[in-house]
Amino acid sequence: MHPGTASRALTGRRHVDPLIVERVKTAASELGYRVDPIARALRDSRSGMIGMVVPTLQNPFFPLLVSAVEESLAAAELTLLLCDAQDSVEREADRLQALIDRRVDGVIMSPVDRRRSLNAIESAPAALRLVLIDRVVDHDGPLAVVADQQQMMGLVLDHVTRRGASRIAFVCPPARSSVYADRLAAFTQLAPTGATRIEADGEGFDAGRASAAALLRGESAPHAIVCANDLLAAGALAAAREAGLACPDDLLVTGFDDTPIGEFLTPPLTSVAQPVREMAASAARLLTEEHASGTLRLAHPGRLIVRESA
Amino acid sequence: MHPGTASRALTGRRHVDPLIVERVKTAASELGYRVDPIARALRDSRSGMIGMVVPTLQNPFFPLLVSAVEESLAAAELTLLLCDAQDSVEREADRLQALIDRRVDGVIMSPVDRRRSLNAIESAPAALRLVLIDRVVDHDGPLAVVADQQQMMGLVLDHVTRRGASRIAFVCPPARSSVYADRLAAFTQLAPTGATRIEADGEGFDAGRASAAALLRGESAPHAIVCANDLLAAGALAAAREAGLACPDDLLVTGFDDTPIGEFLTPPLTSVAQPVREMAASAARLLTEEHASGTLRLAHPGRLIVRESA
DNA sequence: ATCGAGTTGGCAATCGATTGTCGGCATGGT
DNA sequence: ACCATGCCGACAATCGATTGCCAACTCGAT
Repeated sequence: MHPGTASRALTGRRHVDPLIVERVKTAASELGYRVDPIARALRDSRSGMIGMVVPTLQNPFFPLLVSAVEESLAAAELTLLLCDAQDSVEREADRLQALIDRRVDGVIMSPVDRRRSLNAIESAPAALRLVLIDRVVDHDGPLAVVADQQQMMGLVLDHVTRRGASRIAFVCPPARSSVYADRLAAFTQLAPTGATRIEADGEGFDAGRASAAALLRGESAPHAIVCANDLLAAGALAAAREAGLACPDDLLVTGFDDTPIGEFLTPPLTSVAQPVREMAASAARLLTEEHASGTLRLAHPGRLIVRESA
Repeated sequence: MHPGTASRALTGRRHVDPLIVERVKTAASELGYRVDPIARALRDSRSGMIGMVVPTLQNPFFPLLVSAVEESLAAAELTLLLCDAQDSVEREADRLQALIDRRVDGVIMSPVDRRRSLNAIESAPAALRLVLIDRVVDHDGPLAVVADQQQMMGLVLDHVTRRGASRIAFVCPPARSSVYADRLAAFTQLAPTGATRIEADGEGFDAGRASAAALLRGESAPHAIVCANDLLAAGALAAAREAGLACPDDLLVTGFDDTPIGEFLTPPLTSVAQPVREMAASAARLLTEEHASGTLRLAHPGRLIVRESA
């Protein structure tokens, strides 16, 4: 039996005698034959795998996003190959290159830094199907699927304003990543006069606590503290408690991303859920289908999840 | 220039005229040549990649473990290929097979279910280098690197006993995964008489809250609630608060795994840190070095992280 | 009966890196 | 001057799946 014939029998890309097809299929399943994806990848320069690079899995938002992406890709029979950049642009570049070398059919990436991640992206071959997700770079080249930060910030500000807050503060990490830059811009544009902004020294719990403590120490303490992510908000809640303030009675606190930790906090955190399923579905579609233009930025709206903290 | 000669010049596995070596290296870097890992994998049946399958990234313990593993592997110039089984044995089997097909040089896996994950593992080729990490299956075949659950439970019980708790309760999910089975066995063996155990209906926040609420409703409420993971403990803290009990004054609560959420809780959670770095290092070593026996189970000790909840 | 059209099996090349083996050339010794 | 040794470039095969092309075969029609 010639391998070429067997291949045709299995793939059915050309007509083969039904008897032979039957024999080949039987033999294949008896011998436990599986096509070798490596050999196929070598020949066809395609692997059936999509690579994904996330800034860090320590931020509980990204596991959420990864799950959604995995689900969307499974529908297209694509396997996800996940890499964690551990918040380092060097590691990010390294991982991206490793994925390209492995002949992934496309890459979904959430860049660590809106500027310093640009290098890695631009040194990728032009033919690479690359979709940025959630976070983007300061450049219009690559396809991108993001959340509508402006709309999401609007939801938060509407909510806290309706709850009577007039002095509103925004705690935001240094805007190295595009989501923080966009949230800051949205806040600046949408917040009422008298709103304050403070740059946190990091994007974690401790940074949130320190920033909120500083805000609450001032003479005209805010009525509401809007935090650029849930970890910062967790810190803000801790700072409020330490300052003897009760949420939501004395102070409103909100987060961003609606990660699972929001539920565990005291009080449970009001947050804006990012449209992870929609973003994941769009990203998968952009990778799968032909897309007309090389440049495109899709923005999906988020949803406000109201819990007790605001 | 013959490709064979170029290959020898670059790898240096046989003597080549230094002049030619120089020319080849110059040309290679000018053209941006990179060896094709696919072609190499096809020929050598090795890929320089290690696969990892985790039960779920939604449990914040696993991102912790993944980071540690990635770090250990980087030292051996191995790339990590991560898969999330999303708590399903079917998906787990599927991912494991995909990794094997991709010619990974080894697999590090934390099985979803101590019994039902056995199939997938046994249907892997005998030649596959496979190391179980943290969780294991009910079978002595594969190499495994785990935490010493007995020792860790000892740390917790010592601590709460010393803090004056005599009625101790243990909240544990159904023992489908080996860590929970081991923790339950350790508790049963080490806890003082009069200790109670309650099987939670799941392994998350809600299950912990419901179980703790049930315990606190009883007439002889426990002085300490030991939870089999941090999410359950988060639920227990919520239940205590709802019952009007203050931790640690009225009730001690402890968790397991020392995940980042412990810090955010009110009060911050006392937990047992798993030896993730040690486990990751051992797993990498077992994959890299020749190991004498095919059967081996390494257990590393954990550390108690005392915060305010106990 | 013969020719043409259409079907189908098989051959060989391809994707790249690697390596056993061969042959050619040079050098040194007798 | 001739032979032996050794150094090194080049050839070809290999890993598997796939596919363009050729050849052989069948069947129908004239």
